[in-house]
Amino acid sequence: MGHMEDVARIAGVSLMTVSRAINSPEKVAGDTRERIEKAIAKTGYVPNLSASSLSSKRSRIVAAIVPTISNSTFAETVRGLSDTLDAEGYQLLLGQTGYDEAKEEALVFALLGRQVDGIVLTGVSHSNALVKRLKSLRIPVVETWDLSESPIDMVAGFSNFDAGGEIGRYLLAKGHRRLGFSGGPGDRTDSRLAGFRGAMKRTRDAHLTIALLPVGTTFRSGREALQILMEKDPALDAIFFANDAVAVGALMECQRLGIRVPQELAIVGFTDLDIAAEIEPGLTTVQVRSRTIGEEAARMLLTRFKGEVVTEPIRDLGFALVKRASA
Amino acid sequence: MGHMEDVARIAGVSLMTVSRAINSPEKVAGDTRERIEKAIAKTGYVPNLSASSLSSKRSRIVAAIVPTISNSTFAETVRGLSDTLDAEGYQLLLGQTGYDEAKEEALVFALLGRQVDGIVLTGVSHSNALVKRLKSLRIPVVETWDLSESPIDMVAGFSNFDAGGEIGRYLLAKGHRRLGFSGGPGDRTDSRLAGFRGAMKRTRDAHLTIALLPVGTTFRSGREALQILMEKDPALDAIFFANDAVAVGALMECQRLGIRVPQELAIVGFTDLDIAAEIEPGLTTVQVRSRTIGEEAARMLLTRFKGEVVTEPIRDLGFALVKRASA
DNA sequence: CTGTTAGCGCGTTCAC
DNA sequence: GTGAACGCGCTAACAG
Repeated sequence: MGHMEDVARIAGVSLMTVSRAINSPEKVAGDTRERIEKAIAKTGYVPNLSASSLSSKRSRIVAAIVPTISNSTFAETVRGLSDTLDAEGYQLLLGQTGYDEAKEEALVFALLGRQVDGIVLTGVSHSNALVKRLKSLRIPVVETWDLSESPIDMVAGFSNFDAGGEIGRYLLAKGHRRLGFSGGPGDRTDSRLAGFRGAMKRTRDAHLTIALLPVGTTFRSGREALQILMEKDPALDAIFFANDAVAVGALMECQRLGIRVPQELAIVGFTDLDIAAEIEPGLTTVQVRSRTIGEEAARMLLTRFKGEVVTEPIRDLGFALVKRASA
Repeated sequence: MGHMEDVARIAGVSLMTVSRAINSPEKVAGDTRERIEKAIAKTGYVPNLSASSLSSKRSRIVAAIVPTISNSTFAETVRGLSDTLDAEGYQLLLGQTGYDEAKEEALVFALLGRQVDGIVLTGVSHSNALVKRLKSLRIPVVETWDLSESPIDMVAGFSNFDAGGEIGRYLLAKGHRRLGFSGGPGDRTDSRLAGFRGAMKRTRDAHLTIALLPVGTTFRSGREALQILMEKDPALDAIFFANDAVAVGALMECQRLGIRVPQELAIVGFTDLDIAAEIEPGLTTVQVRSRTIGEEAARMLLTRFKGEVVTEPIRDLGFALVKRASA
C-alpha cells in the first residue's frame, strides 16, 4: 500500500506538496509534479479518502436515493447520475427506499454521516424531519422525477400532474368516457391520477374506475390489473396505466382475451420503455427523459460543488405524449 | 449538527462511552445508554463516518462494480446486494465499467481509497494489476456472474460455458444444424459462445454463423442482429442470442418478416427476463438467478466481515434451460 | 511554488 | 462499566 509519506520521501518533497500534486496539480511545478507522479506509480500509492474527507470536509461522494433500482426507469436515472459524476471524480452511494418514506429518512440520515457532498432524492414528497434537516444543513440537494414550486433546494423533473392531465384530455377528445386508471404506490402515481381526474372534471358524463396495485411493475401485474378493472366496469373503453410495463402486460392480456385495441379498448402507458415502440399495437405513452433527469441532477450538483450558482434551480425537463396505435 | 462531544456533555459521560453506546451498546449500562440515546435524539447527532472509518479502518461500505446498470439483470444483482447489505448497516458504492477492463481497474483503485470493506466484481476476468493488488490487499472480494476454479477470493455465479453448451446440445438434438449466434461484448458472452461451439464439435455437419453486437441490449439491436445473421446465412434454422432483450427483438422482427418461429427458425435467449414468458411465442431461454447472485455475494462478504470463514467460497448458483415455444 | 503547524472527529489501548 | 491519551492520514491556513 504505502502512505503519502512514502511518496513524499521518495520524491524528496513534503507531504503538502504531494497532496497538492494530487488535488490541484496546477499549483505544483512541472518537474516536482513529475517526480511525485513517478513516486506514486512506484509505490502504488492510493490516497486514503477517509482521511481526506475528514480533513477537508468534502467526500466527493453523492448519495442517490431511489424507490427501487429494479424499475428500469430509475436505473436509467442512476446511470445518468453515475456517468456524469464519475467523469468529475465523484462517486455514487446508492440507497433504495422501496417507496417507504420512513426508510428514505433513515437512509438519508445514515448517508449524511458519510459527509456526502450532495444528495439526489426521488420525488418531492418527504418526511418533515428529513426536509427540515436537509434545509438546515445547506447541503446541495436535488429532488427528481417531479416538480415543486418550493423544492428543498433544487429540482429536476417534469410535472406528473400535467402529464396525467394531458392523457385525460387526449382520451376524452377521442370520445372515450368510461375511463380506467391503474398504478402502483408512490406520489408520482398519485399526481398523475390527480391530473387525470382534473381533466375529467369538465366532462359531465365521464366516469372513472380505479385499480391500485401493490409494489412491483411487472407484465404479469398488468394482466391482473386489466382483469380487475374489466370486472369492476366491463364497459370501460380506455385505460391509463401509470407504468409502461404494466400497460404492456395489459396489452398482451387483451390479445389473449380477444379484446381489440384500440377499437374496443384504448390503452395508454407511462414512461416510454423500449418495448412500447416495438410491441404490436404500438403503445401510446408518455415519454420521460429518465437518463437526462439523472444527468441534469448531476450537473446541478457539480455546479454547486464548484461554488457556482445554479441559475435555474427548478428545471422542467418536460414530457411528451407519444401517440402510437394503442390509443 | 453537533459532534459526539455535545452528546457526551449532555449525557454527562465521556466521549468513549458515547462511542460505545453507538457501536456496541451491550457494553454500556442500561441507564447510561438511555441517557445517551436521549442526548442523541435531542441534538440530532449523526456520527461522522469519515472519522470513524479513519480511526477504525472499517468503512461499512461495499463497492459494487457492474458493466452497466441499464441492463436489468445487473440491476437485479445490485438490488440483491443492496438489500442484503443494507439490513446489516452496510452501504453500497456503485461503479459502472461499460464493459471496459481499464475502466474497471481505475474504478476499483479509486474505491480502494475509500477503505471499502469489500468489493463485488462482475465476471472473473480482470486486469493483471487489479488481480494482483486485490490479492495482496487481502480485502474480501466476490466475483460474480461466472465461475472460476481460482477466484481472486470468492465467487458466486454459474457456468456460462456450460449454459452455452446446454443450449447447443438442445438445438442439435432438435435437429438444427445451421446455427447462428449473436451477443454483445463481455467475457460472459464469450464463454457462452465457447460452450455453444464446444457442443457443436461432435456434430460434423453443424455450421455456425456469428454476429457480434456493439454495447446495448435493446429490442432494436435484436431486429438488426436477426437481419445481419439472415443475410450472412439465409439458411439458418436456429439462433442463440446471448441476451433476452435482443432475442425478443429478433422474435418481433420474425413476426414482421413472416418468419415462423420455431418452425422455420428456432430462437433461444439468455437471462429469462419477465417478458420471455409473456411474449408469443414464449421464448426458450436460460434462467439465471440475478437477484440471488447479489444476495449470495452480500452474504459471503457479511460472513467475512464478522471474522468468520466462508466454507464454500466458490458458489455455483446454477442455471436452468427454460423450454418454451420459440425453440 | 513549497514547507510548517495544527487539527479534522472518532476509535483503540490501556488504565481505573 | 467507564475514562484519558494518543493517533488514524490527510489538508487548511499560514509563512516563506
